[in-house]
Amino acid sequence: MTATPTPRVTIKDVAARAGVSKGAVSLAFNHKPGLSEATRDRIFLAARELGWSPSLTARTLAGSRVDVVGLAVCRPARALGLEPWYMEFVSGVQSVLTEHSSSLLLRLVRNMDEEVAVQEAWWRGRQTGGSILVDFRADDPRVAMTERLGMPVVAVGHPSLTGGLTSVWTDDATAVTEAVRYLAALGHRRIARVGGAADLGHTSIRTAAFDEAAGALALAGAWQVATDFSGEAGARATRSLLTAAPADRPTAIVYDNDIMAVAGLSVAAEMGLRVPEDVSLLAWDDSQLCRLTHPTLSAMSHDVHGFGADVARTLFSVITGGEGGSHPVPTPVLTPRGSTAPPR
Amino acid sequence: MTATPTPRVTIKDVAARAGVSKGAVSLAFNHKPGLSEATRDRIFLAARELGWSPSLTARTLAGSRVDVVGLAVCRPARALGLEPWYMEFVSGVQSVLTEHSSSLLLRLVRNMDEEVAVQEAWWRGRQTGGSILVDFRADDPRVAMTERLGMPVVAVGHPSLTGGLTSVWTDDATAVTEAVRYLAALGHRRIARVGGAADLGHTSIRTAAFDEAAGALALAGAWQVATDFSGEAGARATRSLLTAAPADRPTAIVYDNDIMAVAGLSVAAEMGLRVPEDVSLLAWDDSQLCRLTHPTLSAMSHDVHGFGADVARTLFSVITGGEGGSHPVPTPVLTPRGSTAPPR
DNA sequence: ACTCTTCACTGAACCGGTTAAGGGAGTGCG
DNA sequence: CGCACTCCCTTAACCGGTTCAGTGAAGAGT
Repeated sequence: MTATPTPRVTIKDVAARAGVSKGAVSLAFNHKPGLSEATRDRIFLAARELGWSPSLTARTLAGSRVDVVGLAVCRPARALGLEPWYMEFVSGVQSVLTEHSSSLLLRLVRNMDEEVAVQEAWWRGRQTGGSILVDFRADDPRVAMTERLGMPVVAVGHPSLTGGLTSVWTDDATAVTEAVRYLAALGHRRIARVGGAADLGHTSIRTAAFDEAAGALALAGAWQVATDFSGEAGARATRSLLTAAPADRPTAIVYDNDIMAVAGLSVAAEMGLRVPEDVSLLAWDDSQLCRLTHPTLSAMSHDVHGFGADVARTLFSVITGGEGGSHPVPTPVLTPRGSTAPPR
Repeated sequence: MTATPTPRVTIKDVAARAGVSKGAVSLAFNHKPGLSEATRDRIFLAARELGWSPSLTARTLAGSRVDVVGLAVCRPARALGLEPWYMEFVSGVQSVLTEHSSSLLLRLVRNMDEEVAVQEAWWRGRQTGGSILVDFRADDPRVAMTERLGMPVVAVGHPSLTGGLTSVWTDDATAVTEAVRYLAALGHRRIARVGGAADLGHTSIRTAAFDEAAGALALAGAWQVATDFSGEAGARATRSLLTAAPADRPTAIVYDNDIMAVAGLSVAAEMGLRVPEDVSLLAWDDSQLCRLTHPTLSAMSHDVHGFGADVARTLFSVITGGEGGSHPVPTPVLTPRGSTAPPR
């Protein structure tokens, strides 16, 4: 990238116009004491007239804060776009960043090594003042990286995965248990779960919780399948679960996100099974999608937007040296809609 | 945001360790001529040993390029996340940015004034080296802003909306015409369109094209409704279109995005209408959603990922002073699936 | 033997801010 | 009148790179 054709106006120009030194302008714009009201006004007037605002780059270099928060998201090559969850999450993060007039540096990476490299480069290069880390897996290399760099971060994930990092998490185990109990209470004895990517930490947590809940309730059948979170994978998993003989197949299926649940719904339709009469479906991550299908999808819903906002707020507190403040967000609550009912 | 606890390693440290001057290190890391192979190697070795990588901030300040591309997206307050289209678009943009090892600065703004302010601050503050501008409307203030600032941008939108800016666009008019002709060819004489936000430029273009196509084909009925692109709005619009007496209601509906089409599909189901026997549905922006419903949704499909990549490539060419190179991307093509058929 | 190039590298200015130390004017006080 | 103390503001160093004129040594040309 090359130079700009624009004659840039700098602090020097403002200082000259206001008849003061660069330092004075700096003081004024940082609302620091040591300037008379009159001078301050003169400086702001000059700045306004010249259309000047301080260069964040120079400001950053000069050693003050960095008003950018980093977020790297792992996606396989040529991703088909992000899931609704991410969108809502990002939107929540942004709502808080905006209040602090800082921005989000977003990067899609292909694997963990790349993410580590990117985060390190961002931090080393003072591109970001901190990062939000998502999608933790077992023995996540980012824990060590963060500690080595001394970089302020907030980890989105259960403390068992995020080591000593400040983290904000959803109590997936409890939510899974609640989902299974709910279905069991409706009378389901054969329940399946179409899970997310097996290498993700929260998937393992949900898998373990599902097993435990199934055991505790002495279900007659409990299946779990791992996928990649895509609609296609969800459809495939559903198809294979439902092709068994009626007496052997699950009467209820829990999905790890809403895209897969939607896919499952259409697979059921395509196989001539009625929802919820023949099979109950329960989604996760309640986005607007769940309310658009027919029947509407029951879901474990949570305030993803609020989650993102909470994470961003926590990051700011970490950056400003506040108390770490790891904490869970409210556990997803079951929102029954049209896709769940007692088995026939 | 406050200081970092990390002892930062700078170019000076690397220079000292390699026994050369700062300038030499700079030359090496920018692959500029004037250094012997031996020295170059020594410098890289030293850098590797110290774990140093150049500070982008300092590099930017020193007047070379800025490796960040800005994208501000207008969303109403507390957005429910972005549409699939944006996700795919962003993902395509990223794929190209990654090759140039630059990043995306993403910001959700609430209105046009805020976007203008953000873009200006980014550019003035040398936060970005250029921007991608989306969602053009008539008399868009960003055209003037861009020219005033001399900022490199690529506008996503038809040249009639983007003034003299370098732009990349989809030929919406032709696509709409094709969609209407297709439905007419199936035998539909009463066609409706559930459009997007009325203030968006491409919505107007589609609206005009729809009117024209309807007129040219002398359709018996042609309706158009504006929405906000949300599933809820799509459902509402569909409901009101389909409540008319069978002889007076549309037999085919075109939607401006896929979320609304999915919503429309479930409204039809809820009203006891069969798709495509009673009503044909045609979506826009073919994301994976369209393949997940039952029946699958016919769509005007388009390589959104590739579109994003194209836009990013064009931006790089603008930034490096290449020929503007405004151009259209391939017109969306009709992908017939299960939701369209001749009327009963 | 002497000048001319070329090559490899250094030194210093500079980018646009921040910040600590310092200086001059005005006031209070002995 | 002299001294200390504020209050405002300036000066200059610094952040971590880039860039360019310039230097010194080796090799080429005559």
